[in-house]
Amino acid sequence: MNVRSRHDAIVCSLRRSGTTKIDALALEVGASRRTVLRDIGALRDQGYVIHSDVGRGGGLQLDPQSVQTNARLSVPEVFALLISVAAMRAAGNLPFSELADAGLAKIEKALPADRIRDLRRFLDCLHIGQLSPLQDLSDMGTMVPELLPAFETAFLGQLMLRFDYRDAKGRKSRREVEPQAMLILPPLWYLVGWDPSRADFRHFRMDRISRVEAVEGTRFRHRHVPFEDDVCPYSELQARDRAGHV
Amino acid sequence: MNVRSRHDAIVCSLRRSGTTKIDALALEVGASRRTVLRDIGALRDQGYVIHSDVGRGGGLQLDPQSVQTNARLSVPEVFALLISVAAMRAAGNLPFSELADAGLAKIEKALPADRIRDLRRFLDCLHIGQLSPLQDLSDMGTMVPELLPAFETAFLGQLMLRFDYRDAKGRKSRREVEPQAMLILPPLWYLVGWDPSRADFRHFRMDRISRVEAVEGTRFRHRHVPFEDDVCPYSELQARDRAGHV
DNA sequence: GAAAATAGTGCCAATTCCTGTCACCATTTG
DNA sequence: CAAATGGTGACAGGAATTGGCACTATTTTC
Repeated sequence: MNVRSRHDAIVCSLRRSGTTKIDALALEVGASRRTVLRDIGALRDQGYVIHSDVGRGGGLQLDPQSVQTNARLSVPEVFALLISVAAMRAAGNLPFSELADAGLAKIEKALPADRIRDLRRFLDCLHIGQLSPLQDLSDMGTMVPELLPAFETAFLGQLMLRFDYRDAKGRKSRREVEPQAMLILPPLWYLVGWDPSRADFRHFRMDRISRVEAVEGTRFRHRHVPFEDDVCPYSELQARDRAGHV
Repeated sequence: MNVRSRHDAIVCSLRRSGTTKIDALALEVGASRRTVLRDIGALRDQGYVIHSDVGRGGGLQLDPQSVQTNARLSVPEVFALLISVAAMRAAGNLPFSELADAGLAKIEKALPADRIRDLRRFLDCLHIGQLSPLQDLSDMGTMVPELLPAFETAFLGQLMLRFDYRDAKGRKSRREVEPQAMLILPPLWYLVGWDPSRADFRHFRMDRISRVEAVEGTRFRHRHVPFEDDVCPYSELQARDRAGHV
């Protein structure tokens, strides 16, 4: 019996039976009384709340609120969760968002330090707007998760993004732009890019982007993002989108 | 140097430099070549994708996509994340929500089985509506995370909920109701409860609830929740809320 | 008040597991 | 072929975990 699996077995047993005695636990997991006591201490250090009553009829009791999960997430998954919670908070202060934040903070802390810096830089390129009134979404496509790695690479390495774009009128074209920012106007997302061939900024709706890739060896400088929360109102972009100009 | 911190150091070093040789790694982390090889094996078992090229100019390469985080979350935190992502998806199909779901699925799987069942039952009591047009939120209060444990206990154990309520006109009262459902109409949340003393269903805005507790030993039967997504439109509730009748 | 039951701690020997060394193999590059 | 590199197996020594014991503190029962 491994240390890890023994800890799991102890937590499991404590969860099943309301109150358990140390000797019973020792018998169950096949370890000595002393070892089980050490394990209990380790579990408490890990944050499990285990009450103990001494004397006859005493024993150990696990506070079910303190049961914890140990999930292993990939970086894109963490990032998706971060975006979700951030977007939700922008939609208004939902209940329990503090709790969700606390959870995310823990997840972030578990990442390598340099990865956290990357994430924050990427998040800095993200502008999240207010809830938009419902609009016609009949032609809204789907966004594929495969976008994320390419976007992350391009934003962090300041590389050109190359992708297929289908505009409001259904015309297809292959674009190559310098990614400057991402805008979230639930339920729509936009990429703000500087198009060198047109020498202008362009907005692209994410659901119309496909076959995206970061182009190696095309380092560029970040320009001033033509988008300030309080200067350029989101409503303008939305109006242009509705008019088919995005 | 601990096993754990050595693993971290190796992952970090592999992330920094594109391709690294085992002997260089051994020198860097202050362990022997054999130990580093064992560590690499362990990391691969943990899911890290580490490519290796033998021969001159070879070395190790870490697939950045495979970097993982190992966060330890409490059950309320998991629940808050679940609610966040569910609410966000109801707000429209945001990008990367599939990724967020995948992450949450992993987190859920890491919970004890009976805890998952509880979570699902609790989520079943949750009705998530469409985005509501912006409305006047000047009087919107804040919701405290301390609500969640009491709510969970009450919903799962079918216990009465007792709390202070401040209605639209600012009148305070202490209520005791059978919790039937929760409604999310971003950014507002409502509790649907059966009030025995009034023999009727009542809606309570979450941000007006305080000092909440689940009352022990008051088991009740779930009644038919007077709320069907397609029958009773959310707009009706919103209209009543605006008129100060909630 | 005494006895029994229970959690908890300190100490030390025994055991188990981790680490380093070495020999060796397989593959690629020049 | 030789050099450079990742990878595996065996084994001795060292580090960490475990078990046993004596002991303390508290609560319940008689």
